[in-house]
Amino acid sequence: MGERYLRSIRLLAECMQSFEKSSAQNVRQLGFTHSQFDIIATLGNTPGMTCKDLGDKTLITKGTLTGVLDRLEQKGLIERERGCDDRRQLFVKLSAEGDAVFKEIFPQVVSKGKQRFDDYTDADYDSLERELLKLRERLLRVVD
Amino acid sequence: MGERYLRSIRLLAECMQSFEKSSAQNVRQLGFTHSQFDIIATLGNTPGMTCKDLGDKTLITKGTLTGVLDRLEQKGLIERERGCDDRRQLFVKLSAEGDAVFKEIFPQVVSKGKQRFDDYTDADYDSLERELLKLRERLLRVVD
DNA sequence: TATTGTTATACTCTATAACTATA
DNA sequence: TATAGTTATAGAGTATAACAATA
Repeated sequence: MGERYLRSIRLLAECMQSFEKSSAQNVRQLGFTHSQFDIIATLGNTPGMTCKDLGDKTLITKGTLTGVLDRLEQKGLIERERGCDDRRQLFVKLSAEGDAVFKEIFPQVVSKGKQRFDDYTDADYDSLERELLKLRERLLRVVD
Repeated sequence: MGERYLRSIRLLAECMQSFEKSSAQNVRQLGFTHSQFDIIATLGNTPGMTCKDLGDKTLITKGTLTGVLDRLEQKGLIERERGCDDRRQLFVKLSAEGDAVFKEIFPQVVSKGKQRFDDYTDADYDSLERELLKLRERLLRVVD
């Protein structure tokens, strides 16, 4: 045993964890939970999307999503409107205030993260992205 | 703008998310929450560790950790014993039953994951690990 | 019948702060 | 004073299932 892929996954998890550790602090200080920030970041720079798409992207299940969206709506950061073509769907998008928040806090979280890459060259990014794309292709394949 | 590192981080997140999506289902079916599995996986194949170390590794804060450990102890999967050298510390380790569970469920989650890497060669792993190690080094650097 | 989203429930996680005991 | 872990609290996320409206 001692599956080699486990080492890669563990490395992957450690990278992600380490990045999230600092960004989570950041997000918290700004008064958002991880899920809330996830929604705002996902909606940012988009015309909006249905709850279904939002749930698929963020891995938040529909029952939970309703609650998270409720809190964001209460804060006035998002808007929900019934779809035209399919009246079962809700179209969710950032409100003007939500967009302002996105434009303010997202760069903050981003610039904090950027410090860690200060010595990465284009070639470094190239090779990293190449490997991650290869990996993602495998991971996205449906197995079951 | 359009920070290049964001693309890498997004790729990283997508890989992690995709892996967790399937493993989370798995873990749930086996009757554990993500945090609980995280603890079991972290304690597996170790002689145990202090709450502090466990918290650092899993990113679970100490207040929360107590609750998670309580539930695992209730299920008889872990044991806590007061440290000898420093009597403030608690030493946490898998019980015999916990170890059995670890040895049973971990490979299940693992083998599910392995299917996705079936065409990875040693060279593929080499290059992936090289990039992830380089990345991890940057991410672990203390910035603030 | 199937799908989109809400509601309801029970449990778990989470941050935070005050606390106990050791150091 | 500082550190390791617990307790207490309020809020949020979670899975799950039943439900309404629409397709």
